[in-house]
Amino acid sequence: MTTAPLTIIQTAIAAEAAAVAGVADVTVELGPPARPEHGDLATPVAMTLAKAAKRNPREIAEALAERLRTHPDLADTIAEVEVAGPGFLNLRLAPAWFAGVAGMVARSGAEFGRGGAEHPERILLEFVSTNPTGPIHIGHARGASYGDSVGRILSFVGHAVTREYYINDYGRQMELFAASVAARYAELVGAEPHMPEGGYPGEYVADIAEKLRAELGDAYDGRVSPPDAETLELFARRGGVLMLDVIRETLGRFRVSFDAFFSERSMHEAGLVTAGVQRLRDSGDAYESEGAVWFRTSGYGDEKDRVLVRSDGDSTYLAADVAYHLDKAARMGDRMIDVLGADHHGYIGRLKAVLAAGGFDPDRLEVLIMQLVSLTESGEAKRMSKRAGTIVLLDDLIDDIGVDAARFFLVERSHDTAFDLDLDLAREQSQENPVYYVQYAHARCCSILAKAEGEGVVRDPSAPAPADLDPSERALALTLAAWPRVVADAADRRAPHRVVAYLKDLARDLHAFYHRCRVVGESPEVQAFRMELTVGTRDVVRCGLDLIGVTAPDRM
RNA sequence: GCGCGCGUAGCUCAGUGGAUAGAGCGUUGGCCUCCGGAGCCAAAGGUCGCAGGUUCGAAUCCUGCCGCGCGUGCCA
Repeated sequence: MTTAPLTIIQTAIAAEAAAVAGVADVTVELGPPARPEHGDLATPVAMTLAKAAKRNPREIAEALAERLRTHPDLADTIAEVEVAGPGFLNLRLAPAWFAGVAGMVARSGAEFGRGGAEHPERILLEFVSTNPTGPIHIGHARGASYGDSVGRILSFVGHAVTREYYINDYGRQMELFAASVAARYAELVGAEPHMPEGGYPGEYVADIAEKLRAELGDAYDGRVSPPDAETLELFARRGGVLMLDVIRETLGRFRVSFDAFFSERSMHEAGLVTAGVQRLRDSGDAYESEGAVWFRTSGYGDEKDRVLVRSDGDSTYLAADVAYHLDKAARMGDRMIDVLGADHHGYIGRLKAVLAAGGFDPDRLEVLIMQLVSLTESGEAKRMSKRAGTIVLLDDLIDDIGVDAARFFLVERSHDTAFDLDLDLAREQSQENPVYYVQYAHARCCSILAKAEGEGVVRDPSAPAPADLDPSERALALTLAAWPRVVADAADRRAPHRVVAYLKDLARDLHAFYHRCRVVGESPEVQAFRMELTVGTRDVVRCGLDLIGVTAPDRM
């Protein structure tokens, strides 16, 4: 990995602060101050240490400032140190530092910030996991873009991530789906359709029926009105596969990828669900009562016990989740993450109970709950109902606003907050979408560099730093320098929206820089410095956009 | 009722102990002889739901209350 330019300063301050205050392990908060006249960087470390050192914060700050001014390793880095307010330390950095950052970022390119995880882990990441009874809709799309982005970010900072899709291809909903397909099949062959109560009304069901008919020939024409058990079984199995193909196609279009698909049905057929329940019974974590088998989740902090096998002998979805999570736990590496919808948050306790009962540390399961996305259109909440068929499909959203805008919007907000996506805004004002703002910064860099190439400008990363820097150059370089920390933080917090926020900041700095500073045609060292700044910005924007699955066009 | 999440600018939302709380959209006013105006600069707009507490310092942590969402099935 590349050493973050800020880390060097941070480490030096930490060492000096420890010496001044006589405290062992000092953590130093170091970041841009609220106001530009307070310099390039600021830290409240002296105030933090005041209590432990039992000294006046300003006194600590003064002593620390003096040591930093005379620090042999920081001579080319820190130009000025001042103590301000109740004990803030404000730093003004030297031109050489800015030149160093620009050169380093430009050299590292898309590798800048990679591998910054402090403790790399093997992580099993499960997301989307919708049952194959219908196409992906807007509700799934948030989890898809979020999970995929988290996966990309975790990998980027150095974790070994396996992405898995749990196919809920078994149970009541699949039976309903199979019966719905059979009804459409019947229509297709001119027989009386038997649409079940609560069946799936969507047109896509007819598409599946058509594909099935093409596969099966006329062998089942007489067996769908009403369908017999064997037909339903086949339709559930094959129909599920065909439906999953459709889902995978949409996900591919949405630039979401998986390493593995894990079928619930295959688990049932291999006897793993029964075995999982038995394992819990053997360990005393499950018991029989009122004709049903119960999982003693209350022993692990859940509010009540849950049924695994109903009194009619059918196993519940929880039984499958037990088997699946025991399977996952055995191969998870260091950690597993489940990305689930808001309506599943009641499961957290149950899933952790599964791990605990299986002898695993429940803290190694992290459940991330996606809050709802609602759509507004014409200033009103768009009512979506599965039954009424008014669900907005991901494919339709992509056709409407494009993959880039859809992915950008869906991860722009924190996953744990419900938000409104205004369709009119996304549609009519797509020209002023924040995604274009960021992409334009990339295109603008490319444009500058194309101009430079046309003028025969040769890059010179080792050119001396310009003596005077424009405020916009300082701001841009400081933002670039912060990237490794931002992306590592986004990974730790599973927070792709922090990458988005960063990209908007970086784009703003680039646009401001563009308007104040020409690159091509300036004096040699100014031109050389700004060339590196431009190259670095282009690469970091492209890298950041890629982490959320958004393209970075050279021209727009 | 209980559990979890959320109340921050007109709207959508950042900000998980630091200085005078930010961005986008919307509103108002400026800026194209230029490496692309999909841009820039400026202005207006706030009891950070309410009330206490913790401390040098609270939008942030704790307690209570109010409001919204979700959950609380031998449904998936």
